[in-house]
Amino acid sequence: MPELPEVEVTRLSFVDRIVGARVKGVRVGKPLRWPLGCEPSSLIGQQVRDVRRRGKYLLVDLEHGLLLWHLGMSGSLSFGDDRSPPKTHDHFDLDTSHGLLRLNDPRRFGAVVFASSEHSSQAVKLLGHLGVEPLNGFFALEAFHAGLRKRQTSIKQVLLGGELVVGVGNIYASEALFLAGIRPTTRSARISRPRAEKLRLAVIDVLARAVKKGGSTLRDFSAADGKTGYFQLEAHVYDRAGQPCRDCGSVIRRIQQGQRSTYFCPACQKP
DNA sequence: AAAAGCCCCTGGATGC
DNA sequence: TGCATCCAGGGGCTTT
Repeated sequence: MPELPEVEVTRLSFVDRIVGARVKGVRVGKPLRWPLGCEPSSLIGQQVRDVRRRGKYLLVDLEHGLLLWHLGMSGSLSFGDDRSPPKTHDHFDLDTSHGLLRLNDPRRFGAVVFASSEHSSQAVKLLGHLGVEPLNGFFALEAFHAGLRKRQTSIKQVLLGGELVVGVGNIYASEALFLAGIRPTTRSARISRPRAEKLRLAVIDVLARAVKKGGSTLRDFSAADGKTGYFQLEAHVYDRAGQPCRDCGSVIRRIQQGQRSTYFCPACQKP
C-alpha cells in the first residue's frame, strides 16, 4: 500500500487532531516487524508534540523520544474516538486524550519503534541511509544525476532503493518512469543529464499529484480519517498489463525486476 | 562496495 | 466446495 503519498496523506489526516494530546495507554498486539523497543507504560503521560514524515516513516514526536511508524506493505492507521475492541489485524494502539491511534496491518511487515532521539542508534539504523525528500525543495538535479551515474543497476531499482530520493515505491516508480519516457530497465549510469532532469521533475510531479488525490487505493488503503485515495484512476502503466497505453495505444507490458513487478509502455519509454 | 536474493506474513484472485 | 498456486503497495539482512 503505502508509498510517500499514502504516508503523507495519512499524516495530514490526523496530525492536527493529535498534536497536544497526552498518551493514556498503549496496547501491543501480535508481533510486528520489530519490537517496540521500550516499556509501553513509559510512554504514558507524554505529550504528542508533532507528527512528521521521513521517507515512508511517520515520526510521532513525544516529550521524551519519538515513535517511528512504518506501514509496511499492508498497514494503515486510524485515529478517532472509536475505542471498540481491536479487530483481527489491529496490532498496535496508542490511546491519547484526543483519540485512539491504531495500526491495522494484516501482513505485519509494518512496525512501531521507539527511539530516544533522532540521533539514537535505533533511529539512525532505520533513517540514516535514506536519500533526500522529493517534495521539500532539496531534491536537486546535480546530486541526483551524480548518484545515478554511480549505479550499475537499472533505473527502476535505483528509484526503489531510496538512497538517492525517498518515498518512491513500486507504483510511483513505474509511473514516474512513464512520465519521463524512460524504460525501467535502462542502466542508471547511462541516464543523461537532460533525462535525469525529466525524471526528477516526473518524480516530484507524480508524488505531489498523488498526495492531492489522497494517494492510491488499490485494495484497502485509507488515511487515518477513513478516506480512500483516487490516484490509481490516473495511473498510466501500473497494474495495466495488457491494456492499451493511454497516450499511444501500445500494449502495456509487465516484467519482473528484483522480485517486483514493473509496468511500462514499450513505445513511449525509450531505453 | 555494491548488487542481487531472501525473507518476514496474510489474504484475495485464479485455476483445476 | 476444496485445494494449490500466484500475486501483492516494503525493506533490512545475508550472500555474492
